[in-house]
Amino acid sequence: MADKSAHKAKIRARILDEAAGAIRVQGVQGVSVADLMKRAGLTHGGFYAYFSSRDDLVAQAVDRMFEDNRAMLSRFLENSAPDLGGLIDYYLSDGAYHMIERACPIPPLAGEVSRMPGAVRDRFEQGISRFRDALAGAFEILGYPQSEALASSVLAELVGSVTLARSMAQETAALAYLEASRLRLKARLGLPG
Amino acid sequence: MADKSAHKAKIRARILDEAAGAIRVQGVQGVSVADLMKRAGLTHGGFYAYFSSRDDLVAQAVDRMFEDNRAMLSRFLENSAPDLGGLIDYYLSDGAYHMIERACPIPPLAGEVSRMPGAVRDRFEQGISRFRDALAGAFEILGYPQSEALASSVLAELVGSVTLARSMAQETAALAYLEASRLRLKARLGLPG
DNA sequence: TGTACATCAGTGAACGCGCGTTCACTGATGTAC
DNA sequence: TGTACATCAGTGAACGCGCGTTCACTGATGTAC
Repeated sequence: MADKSAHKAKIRARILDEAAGAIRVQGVQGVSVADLMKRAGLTHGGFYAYFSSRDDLVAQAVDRMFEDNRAMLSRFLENSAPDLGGLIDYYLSDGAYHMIERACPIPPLAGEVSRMPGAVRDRFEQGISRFRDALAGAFEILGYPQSEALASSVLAELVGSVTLARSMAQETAALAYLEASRLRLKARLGLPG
Repeated sequence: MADKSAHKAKIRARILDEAAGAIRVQGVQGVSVADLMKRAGLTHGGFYAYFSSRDDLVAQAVDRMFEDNRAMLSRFLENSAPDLGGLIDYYLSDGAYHMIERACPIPPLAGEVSRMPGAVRDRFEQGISRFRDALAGAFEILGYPQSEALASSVLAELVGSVTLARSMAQETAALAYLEASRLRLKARLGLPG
């Protein structure tokens, strides 16, 4: 009995994991229930033993993605000497550009989420707020003035750069864009290149 | 005869116009051929007398959207005294936030375009490049150093701010975000509030 | 230990629906005489 | 001017397909005696 419910929780986590990755890469509309279950090694009919609907899955997958983000943020910011330069280097790196399925969900999904109602949108806004608050806290600790407005501005530039780079057809142009943004942003904040 | 082809060109322009508006609001995947033809006052079957496929329409609609952008840019930048402050005020205004169907196509569509192949992606990249070049030209005229890198940075912040604001559930929070970005960006460029 | 039964995770066929696309057709308009 | 015909923009039924969702069923596992 306990075995069974532990097993079920494990499978459920695997489905959510796959969804969180696949949705970042292919978009909310680009992932079908059947595709997803296949990725998790199951057939599509079993899906409804785990989630009440596709929308339910999407909402929970968004939460899952922002948990990854929270972990990323605390890796760089959550101590008395926040590493803003490290965060910027990582967020705008070639690695993050390529590894969409584990990178920040905001650039690939914000446009689509704008068109979605209710639950998903609320969760997305929460994720954005947490990101901004984490940045603002770091700016505060480091003594930057107007830490909140600065956090909004920096978040916008991070998200905008990755969004633009990923929409470009030429990868070399995209990577050059990211690199230019990375240097500019660090210069603006007085951080070493 | 001449009447007929003029008529056809007019209808075709109307379909493209409707598509350029509807796709910005509902996304590429959110607009069906039948919806679109209904908006243009026609039935769906007639569509293929104007476009060879839905993909063909989408590619041309993207061009159409960036023509609107070009007009917007030349309104603010295309003379010997570029009005950068005016452009920023407009791009981050409540009006542009609400009037998605006539505003810049980059925030609502960049994410989706990242997942599309070929023709659409190339056209999108061209549109982005023109935007960045227009900004860089203005910075050059106004004597800012590193005008190209600065243009990339400012474009990213503009696009990022609108993208983030539109994905928020609360309109008041969204408008506050835009206003904060607007002020920050102008301060950063040394422009009057 | 061995047998009979209950549970339930997972299967896969089937549904109703909306989509992009095709195509035979209609009916208004312009041309020929 | 009036009649017969050709053209062609636009119609709407039909197609094949993939989707989200439902559901009767299977078969492995755990429990009862």
